[in-house]
Amino acid sequence: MGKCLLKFQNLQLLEYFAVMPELPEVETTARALSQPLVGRTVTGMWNDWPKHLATPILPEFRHRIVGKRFHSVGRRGKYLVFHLDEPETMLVHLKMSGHLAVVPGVEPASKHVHTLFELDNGDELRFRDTRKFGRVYLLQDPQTVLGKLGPEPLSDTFTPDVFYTMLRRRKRILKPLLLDQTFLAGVGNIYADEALHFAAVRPTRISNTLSSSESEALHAGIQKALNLGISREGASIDNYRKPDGSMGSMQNVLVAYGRAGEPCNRCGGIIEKIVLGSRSTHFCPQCQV
DNA sequence: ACCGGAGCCTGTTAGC
DNA sequence: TGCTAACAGGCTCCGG
Repeated sequence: MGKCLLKFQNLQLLEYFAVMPELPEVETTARALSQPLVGRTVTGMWNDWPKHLATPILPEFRHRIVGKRFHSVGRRGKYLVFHLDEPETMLVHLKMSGHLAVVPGVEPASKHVHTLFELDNGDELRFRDTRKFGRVYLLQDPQTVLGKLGPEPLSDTFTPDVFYTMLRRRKRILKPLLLDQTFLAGVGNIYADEALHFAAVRPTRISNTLSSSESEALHAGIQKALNLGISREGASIDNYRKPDGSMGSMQNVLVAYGRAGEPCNRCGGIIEKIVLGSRSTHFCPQCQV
């Protein structure tokens, strides 16, 4: 306990954060950034890791974004979507370890902050990214990136019927298919395992072999897992934190992910961990059929 | 159409 | 105790 606390305080101090952001974590980030960002104007930009900038490169990025005002902060799949003054839209993908926060410019920055935007009130939007997988885009037509994504799993148009049709059109192993962002946007490794467990469907099943009732159960499971994740403000596994540094609580109610060897909360079977599509996959071999 | 593997990264942890 | 190697994982690219 003491060690745990010390470790946590250390993390807070050093701003050492890794993240596994999926839809709920990105949604939590978007909601937290909206208030401090909307209405602010960018006055400067700094970057020390060129690969962070997917497009364009720094001089042009800075030239186009300075003077632009934030109109809204949203999300599409796992992308954060910042609508700026016409015609610019900025996208940020946090990938594995990205973290965004708006903080007073006088606060010391972590060494893992590699991209930073100065705002007209003295605050800064800081992109901290330990593993440097994250990417930032400044686009006039965000559809060039977002257009490749599959449907939003929480939208009104993503109905059980639509999902059943999507599954029948493919012949792929379920788990990797759910992680395919062109198939469905926003589901990652944690929530895929949770959704499949809720639905009592085995992750190794082939997509076009699901019955309509199994498909319906999986549709419900996906929405249940994601909504739970949003209401609990994300899963703070490893070092994920909300923009203000506090923890989400989804990790406390996981039923499959990270529970290998522990009893299934539905049937008492032992949760198994396998590798599927080179991703760790957790499921109950007893009740997920 | 689908699958598997490499590569991008670095902090953490398992193993010797 | 101290070192190294494996691991984590979203996504893209490549070859089969």
